[in-house]
Amino acid sequence: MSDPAESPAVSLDRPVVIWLRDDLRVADNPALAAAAESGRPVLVLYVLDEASDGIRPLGGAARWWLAGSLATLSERLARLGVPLVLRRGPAAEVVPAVVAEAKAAAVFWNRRYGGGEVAVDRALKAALGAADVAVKSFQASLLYEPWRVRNGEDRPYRVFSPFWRAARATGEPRRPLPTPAEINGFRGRVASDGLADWRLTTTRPDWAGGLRETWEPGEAGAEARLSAFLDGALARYADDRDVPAGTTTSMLSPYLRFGDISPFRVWHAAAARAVGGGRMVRAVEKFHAELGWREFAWHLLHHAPDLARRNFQPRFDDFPWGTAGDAVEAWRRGRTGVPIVDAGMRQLWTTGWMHNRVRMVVASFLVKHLLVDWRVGEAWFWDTLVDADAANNPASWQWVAGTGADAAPYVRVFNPVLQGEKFDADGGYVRRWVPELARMPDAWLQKPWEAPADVLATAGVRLGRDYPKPVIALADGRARALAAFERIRAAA
DNA sequence: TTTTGAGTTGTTCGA
DNA sequence: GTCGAACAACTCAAA
Repeated sequence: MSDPAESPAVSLDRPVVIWLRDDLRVADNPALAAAAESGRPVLVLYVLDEASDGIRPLGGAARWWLAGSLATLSERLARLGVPLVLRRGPAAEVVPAVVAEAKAAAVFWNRRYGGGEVAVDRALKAALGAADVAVKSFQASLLYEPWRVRNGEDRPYRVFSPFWRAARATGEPRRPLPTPAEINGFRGRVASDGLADWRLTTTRPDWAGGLRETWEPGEAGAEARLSAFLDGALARYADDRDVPAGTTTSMLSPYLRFGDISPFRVWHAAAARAVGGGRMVRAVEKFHAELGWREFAWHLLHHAPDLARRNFQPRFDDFPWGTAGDAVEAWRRGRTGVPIVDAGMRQLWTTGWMHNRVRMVVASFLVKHLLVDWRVGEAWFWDTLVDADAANNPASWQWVAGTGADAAPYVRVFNPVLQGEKFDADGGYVRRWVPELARMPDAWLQKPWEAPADVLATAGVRLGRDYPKPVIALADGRARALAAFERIRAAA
């Protein structure tokens, strides 16, 4: 790794800075592995950048995750004898400052793909290069680089299935790298903030109790979750992943979001289980495809950097969406009167996470039935999800809204009653998160407003008092959404 | 180059 | 209650 043109005596003394971002791990970390191999003293830097243009400040739940992830990373690095330096400010200032303080010869990082992040990294690479600091970047966060997957017309894909076929055709993702057994840790002095000084978690209202019960951020937590998934739900994944009650999904999303675990590690760990009968092969294929959706979102963001702000399909720019109102607040709080929607929104508020199937249902309800701008919902998810990232959150919202990358027509409106009856057939999910409906019989659980008076009375439910009446009649909401789309289409 | 048909994380309707 | 067809509008790749 060392440059033969340099004098070894000089170069090997000078440290290399590993600038970690969304790759908060020691395992399968190409930048760190390359630094370890170089023999130089290694210093790891994390910058809390809330000041650079085009970089979105983290939401509340994500800040909580980051705090946990950094704490465990710091311990893990300490055991390897490598210091973790925490600094706050715009990366364009902070990174060169740390390089100067450490008298570093090089900066290594793993690539980012968001518009603002790419611009920051590119400018830094130029500035550091001009100051004779070597910069090397690596592929770590995506299985497939966005510029390598293009369609027959040399354009990025706009539909998942052909995208994924083409991505897979470029080859198998590389194997994860071994964790460096030994690293020459930097022993000099460089100033660091204390993690607690950043106040990533709030204690005044301590809203993180449900998060602490649900999650263990960091590499060890990620490996535990991965093993549990591979040994458990994976076998039933192809059939049961849409069932929101119980644990049928991997719940690896926040770990992948912050890079507590590498997608290459997850990919190959799952692939190793694709043995024996066709069922496991099918399950692994399905799970790999879900990793593929994550890739697809990042590729979309890479080609459309304003994905969180602008409709991917500009023809929706004049769509008559609302942005506020009592119904929006009811949606946020899980008080819409539609059980599957409320269950999802309460799971989100409590645990920082929501089952994928239910995300589609609550998003469709907000955007279609309530005719609210998808950006309103996207912003709420950004603040409350532990796994929200700059690509998947807006891409998924746009997908549901019909404004995004999808071949399906806008008029696909999820029916929350049908979705509830289909995927939460035994009502386990609704009863868990909407306990005031726990005694409702299955036949009416997903649509209490249609239940006969005696059924409600027996279940102890007074609509409008114990549980809200629906904020909108579903048929009316659907009709209004279709009519609004019809106007757009006529205008185009 | 143009055309065609498969595909699309869905819903409703009617037999 | 279940099932197939109709609905819808767009992308993409094969013909």
